[in-house]
Amino acid sequence: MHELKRTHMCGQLDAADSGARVLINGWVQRRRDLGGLIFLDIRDRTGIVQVVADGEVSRQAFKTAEALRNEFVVAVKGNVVRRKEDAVNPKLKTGEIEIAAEEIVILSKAQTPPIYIEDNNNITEALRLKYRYLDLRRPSMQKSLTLRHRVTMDVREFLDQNGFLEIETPMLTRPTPEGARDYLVPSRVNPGRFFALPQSPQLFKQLLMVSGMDKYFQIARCFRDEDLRADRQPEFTQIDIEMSFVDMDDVISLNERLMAHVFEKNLGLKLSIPFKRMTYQQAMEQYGSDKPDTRFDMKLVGIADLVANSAFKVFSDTAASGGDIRGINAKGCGKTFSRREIDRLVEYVKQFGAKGLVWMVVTEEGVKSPIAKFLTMEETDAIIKRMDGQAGDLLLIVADRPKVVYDSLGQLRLDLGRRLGLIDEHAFNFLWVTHFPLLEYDEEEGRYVAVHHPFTSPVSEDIPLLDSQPGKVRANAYDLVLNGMELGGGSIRIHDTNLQQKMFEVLGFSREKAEEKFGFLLEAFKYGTPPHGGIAFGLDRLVMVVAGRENIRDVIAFPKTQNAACLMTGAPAEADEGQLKEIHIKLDME
RNA sequence: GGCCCGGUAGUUCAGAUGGUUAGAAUGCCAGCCUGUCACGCUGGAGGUCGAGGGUUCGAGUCCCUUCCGGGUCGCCA
Repeated sequence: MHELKRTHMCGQLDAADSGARVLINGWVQRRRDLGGLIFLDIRDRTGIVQVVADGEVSRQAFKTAEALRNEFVVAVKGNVVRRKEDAVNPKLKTGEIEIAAEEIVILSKAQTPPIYIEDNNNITEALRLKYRYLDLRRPSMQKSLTLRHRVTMDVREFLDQNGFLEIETPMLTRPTPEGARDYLVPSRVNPGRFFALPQSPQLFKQLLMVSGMDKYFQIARCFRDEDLRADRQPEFTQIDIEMSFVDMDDVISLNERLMAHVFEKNLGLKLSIPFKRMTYQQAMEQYGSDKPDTRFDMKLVGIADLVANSAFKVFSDTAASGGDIRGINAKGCGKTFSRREIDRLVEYVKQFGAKGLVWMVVTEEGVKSPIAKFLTMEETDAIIKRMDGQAGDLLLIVADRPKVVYDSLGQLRLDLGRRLGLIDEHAFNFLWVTHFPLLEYDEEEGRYVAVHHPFTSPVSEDIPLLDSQPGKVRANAYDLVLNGMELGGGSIRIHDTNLQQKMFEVLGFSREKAEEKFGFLLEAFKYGTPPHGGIAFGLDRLVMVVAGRENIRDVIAFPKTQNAACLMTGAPAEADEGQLKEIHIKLDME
């Protein structure tokens, strides 16, 4: 076996190597048997190179080549020869040369694999996940994971150079009362007690600031037992950052430079910094979303003031009851959309709670609309003017509670943007969304809950509102949005024990409950806490964007299905009765 | 928890209106072939139509239940 040490990687051979004696290792991608001559494509991580086995050159190599099948693992010894001009394969990086085999050794045989190893093989997701180790042999998946490695290394390098320490925090932590569902882990030595896997290292990184670590980061695995999406996995990786003695601008500027570093290194792109900023209020009013996709326009336009006294009851009633009335202008769609397509838009917004969608087609002669007869000429003209309506445009209006107006129009805007091809797929539109509300009222819980988390600091001039109008208090919180996707979010934290106590009060935690759940944090804050803040990025989402992938599973080596299961290992699985007994757990299944 | 799409050879798919022995491509196996590179040619094997139940003389096709995969709303401090 010592004679089989490889000298080169498959994909790295080229014309400059011609004449060299080489030994390569790899998998058989394909075998082309011409009878007295056999061609082999041998693949490794770096690419593919052609091997030719000719019985007149080496009887052994030829005989072995006859027995080879796809995905056999082989060692090939031979000479690199330049191909004749008409035999060059321009599709292959190594296409100018081939290896004339002198000796071929089968290192491992392979059954016919259930999936053929190539890109664009269009295999169903379930099979890919069951045979993930085969799926990962595909060049595009190897590229994804390589890129993920590069991005991770670049993040580490950048943060290290900027004085950050990478510090690990526990995986076995205390269950949290608020937020996403925890994955629970029973403790055998503490019967009846449970750890939770971390949803984020939030509390620990704040305690590291109390410890004087000053600048911390971690490439941290996080866990949330919630339903999955194309960009959401139950376990995922965050780039977690926390800094002392900083304000929002410091955190933002550091992270802009971090993003610029990553994009330049991996895409050769010079991002223009600083990124644009927008307040939460602006984002909601203009885009109907706290993560606006600013790659196209079609902004939401408020028209409540124009129709407050309209004869159209839906408008006047909504305005009177404190609701909002907004519209978007689908440019040119008045001409191109059939009545049926418009009806479909009306159905579309209903899933977001809208009771209806008013449409108006602007024409040279005026407007066509089911509600045209309820509007005065002045009202119609004012709406068209405000919404910049030209002949042929389709105006789409929702009147409802603000949340419903934002949700339905925001989603409709995205849907139209995609369908009308308004989105520049090559653009990278970064955007900071700032001044999120600190609290929002939860109907189910019957109390205010933290929008971000309970350690987020309020904007100082809003602190007096904490008692009187909690919903109006803005937070020192910021999200980084890229092309309509939330890449990361963070905040300046509360570093004052009294303010933190106050926050728990507003959230409806009794002093006892706050003490029980977060006593260690409140205690720690008593011993000298620096002002601090930070951010956490979804590494998976970042790599997704850099790799140009649409699904988070494509940048994770061993992802889970939508049911949070692993098709390869069969996890989660039932536990052995003995295991359950040891941790004092009895199942009560319905 | 809701809504939508899908499940048929190893794989990707086609199978109006229920009706002969369920097809194609590709892969696989065998034979032939010395310049192929999605090699070519000839032949062959290969099916629990996701599972269970029902309607029917007859179900891949219709109905019910259920499992699995994907998308999405709710959810995701």
